[in-house]
Amino acid sequence: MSTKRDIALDAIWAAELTDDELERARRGLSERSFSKGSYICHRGDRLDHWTGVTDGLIKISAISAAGKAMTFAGVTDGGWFGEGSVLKGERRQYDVVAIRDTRLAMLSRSSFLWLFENSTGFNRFLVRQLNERMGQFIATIEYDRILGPTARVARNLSWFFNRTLYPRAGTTIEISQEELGLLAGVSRQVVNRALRALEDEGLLKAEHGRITVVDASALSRYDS
DNA sequence: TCATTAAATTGTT
DNA sequence: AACAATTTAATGA
Repeated sequence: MSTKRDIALDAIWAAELTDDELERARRGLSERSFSKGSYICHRGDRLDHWTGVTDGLIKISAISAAGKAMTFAGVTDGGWFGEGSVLKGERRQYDVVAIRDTRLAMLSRSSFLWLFENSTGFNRFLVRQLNERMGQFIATIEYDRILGPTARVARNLSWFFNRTLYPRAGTTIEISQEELGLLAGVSRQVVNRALRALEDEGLLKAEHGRITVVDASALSRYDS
């Protein structure tokens, strides 16, 4: 980095802030890097930062009492998460793990709360984000029951190309078939077959450790 | 830069 | 779940 990049200006919620609000946000921001496989936080941690993915990929997951791993969501470039724990001053309810090398931007709790109290632009962003995620979770519950495994994989993949949630993400995502399986709630074998099927239909290109999406909207509508 | 080796990921049963 | 094949990343000449 030749000139220090302005994390605040890069953040997707910055667009609607006033100069004054932006300056306030800038003071509460810091940056951290995590290597692939490392925990960003554990369930039960009291981590008082609102967190955004500058570059990379993380998953929000938990381990069931039976010891079974479960992934709820992935977050990639430009996505922000953890407002629930920060708002309520609660301990984190899930593990957050870096799926690949990741750089995170972190906004301190006090700055977050200040923006929450004072900035209408910031609140507009929060409502939009919460609404978008809610829609996604509802859709997930719905299609978990009615769609076949290929469609589940397709729709879970399309998450990462949601422009509202991840405006800065590109068309390729670095994720293994195993991780995608955890996310979609299917076995690795099923992911493998699904990816081949989707590739045959020309919706994506599967390489190893990497998937390039050709037609994201078709993936999000996929059913059969 | 190239060859060798280890590790990760994929493909198949 | 286990195994083999393939690709990448790391190492050292």
